[in-house]
Amino acid sequence: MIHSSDLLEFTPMDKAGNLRRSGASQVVAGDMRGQDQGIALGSPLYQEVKRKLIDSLRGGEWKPADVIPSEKQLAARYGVSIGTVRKAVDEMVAEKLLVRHQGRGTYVVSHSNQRQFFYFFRIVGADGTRQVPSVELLHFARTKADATQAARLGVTPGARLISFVNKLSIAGAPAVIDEIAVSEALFPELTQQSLRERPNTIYHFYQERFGISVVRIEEQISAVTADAFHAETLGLAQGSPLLLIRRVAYTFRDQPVEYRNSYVNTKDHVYVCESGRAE
Amino acid sequence: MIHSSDLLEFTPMDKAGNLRRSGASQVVAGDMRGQDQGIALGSPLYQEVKRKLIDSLRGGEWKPADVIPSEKQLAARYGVSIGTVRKAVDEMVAEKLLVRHQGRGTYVVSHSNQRQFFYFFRIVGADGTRQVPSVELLHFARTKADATQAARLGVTPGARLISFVNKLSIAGAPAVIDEIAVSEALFPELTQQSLRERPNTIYHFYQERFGISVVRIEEQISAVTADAFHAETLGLAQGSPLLLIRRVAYTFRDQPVEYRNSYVNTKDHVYVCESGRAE
DNA sequence: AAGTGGTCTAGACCACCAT
DNA sequence: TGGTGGTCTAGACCACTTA
Repeated sequence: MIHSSDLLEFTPMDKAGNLRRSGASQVVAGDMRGQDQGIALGSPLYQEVKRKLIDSLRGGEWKPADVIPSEKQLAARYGVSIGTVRKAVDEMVAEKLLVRHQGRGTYVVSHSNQRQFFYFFRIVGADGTRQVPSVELLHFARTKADATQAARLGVTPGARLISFVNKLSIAGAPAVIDEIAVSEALFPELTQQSLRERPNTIYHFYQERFGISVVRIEEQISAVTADAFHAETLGLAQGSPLLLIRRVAYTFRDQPVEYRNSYVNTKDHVYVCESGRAE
Repeated sequence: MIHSSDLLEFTPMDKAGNLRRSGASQVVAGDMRGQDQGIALGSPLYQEVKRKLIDSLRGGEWKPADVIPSEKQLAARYGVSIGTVRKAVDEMVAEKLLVRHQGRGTYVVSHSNQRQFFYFFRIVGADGTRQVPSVELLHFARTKADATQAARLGVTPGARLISFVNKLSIAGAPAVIDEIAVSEALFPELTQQSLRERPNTIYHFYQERFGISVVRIEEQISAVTADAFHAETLGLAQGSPLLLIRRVAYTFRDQPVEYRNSYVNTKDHVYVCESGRAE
C-alpha cells in the first residue's frame, strides 16, 4: 500500500529545503537551484546571478580578456533560464565589466584592449581628436597617507603608500602631470623599475601585475594656477591656469585603489564630459 | 474539391503583403503589423518601436510628466510582444527619456521634476553637498552667430541668435557666470521679461514655453584666467583661475538647441564627473 | 556544421498602486 | 479589486564566427 506521504517524496519539489524566493516564477518545472553553484536567496534572481558573476571576476576564475561560459552554460550552472542570465549580463555590459561578441562569446573587459584605453582618459585635442600620450616617470617614493589620501583610499592616516609622478606628453608637448598614490598593501611589489618597464597603460599594469581591475572612477575638477614645479614641467609661466582633476579609481565592490591629482595644461586640450546618453 | 491553393488562403499568413523582416521570429501567430501605427521595416523590431515612441515624444503626443500607454497597450498598438516593447522602453529609460513607476505606469521625464534638475548641473560643494543656485539675469541681447556658435548650434554664421548672461549664486555667493546663446528661430517669443519671470529652471522654461526638451549635453572643460568682467562679477581678483565649461545642449535626434560658456569659481565648488557606472 | 550571442514571442506570477 | 510595471521561464529563429 502506498501512503500519500510517500507520493510527496516523488513530486518535483525541493528536497534540500530551499524555498523559491518570492518574486520568482512558479510556473515552470521544479526549482533547479542547489545544483553546482546554486543561487542564494535574496531579491531578484538576476541580481543574484550578477553577484555570482562578479564574484567569479574578483576571484580570478575568469581573467581580463578571457571568454566566460556561454549563456546556456551559465543558465545551467546557476539553475536559471537564459533570459535571466541575459539580464544579469546586460547590466554588466552596461557597466563595462563584460563585452559581448556575437558568434564568439562574452569576454571580460581588459585595459589592454585599445578600445577600452580611452574610456578613462578624457583629455582630447581642442578639435576633438584623440591621441595616445607618451609617459615619463618623474618621481617615485614610499610615503605615508595624509588625511585626504587616507579618506579617499579608505586607509588609516599614516598608512604606507607608494607615490609617483608621471608627465604625459601629447604630440611631443608636455600636457599633463599625474601625481598618483596607491596603498602599498595592495601593490606590494610595485617598484620604480617595474613601473618604468611596463609596456602598456598604468591600469593594464595594475591588472596584469597585481590582479587589480579598475572598473570605475570618480573625478572632481577645479581650476588652479601653476606653481613653480608644474609651470616648469609643463613649460608654462608660473601662475598659468591649469585644470586640476582629483580622481579616485575603484575596483569591484566600490573598493578604492588609487588616488591621483592630474594637472592639465588646457591651452591645446580639453576635458570632455557627456550626460544623457546611454553609455 | 479543395485545392491546395485555397488552403493557403486560410493559413495565418500575411494578407496585406507585409513581409516579416529577417531577424524577427516566425514561431508564433501571424504578423500583426499593419494595425494602427504599424512598424516599418528595417533592423531590429524594438529599435523600430523605440523610434516610434521617440517620434510620439517629439510630436507632442505625450508631453513631459505625462503617462504613456501601458506596455500591453503599446504592444497591441505596434503589433509586437510585450517583451519587445520592454526592450525599447528599457533603452529609453537608460537614456533618461522615460521613467517607470511600478504599479503606476511609465512617464515622460520632465525638467520640473526636482530629481531631474541636478542631472545636468554638475557643480557641487567641495565637500560634495548639492545646493540649488539662485539666478540673476545680467544681460540680454539679440545677436548674430559667430563662427563657433554657428558650428555648435548647426546654423549659418550670421544667423539671428538670442544671447543672455546669468549669474548663479550658491549659498549667497556668486559662483558661476553662464553666457548662453540660442537660435531665435527655435525660441521666437523669448523675451527678457519672460526669462526673468520664469518660475523654474531654464530647461523647464524651454520645455514649457517652447516645447523643447533638452535630453543630452556635451561639455568641454578648460582652465582660464578671469578677465575684468568675470573677476568683478564673481568678486575675484583679475587673473584668478576659472573653470570654463563649453556646453552644447541637444534635444531629440541630436539636434543642438543651446550653446553656453560657463565660468566657474572653483574656490568653494567643484565639477563632478563619473565613469564606469551604469547610468 | 556547430556554437555563440541577438531578437522575438507568449504567458505566468509577483509587488506595487490606485480605487 | 484591477491595472501597472518587474521578474522569470521556455523555446524558436536569426546573424555571426570559427573550424
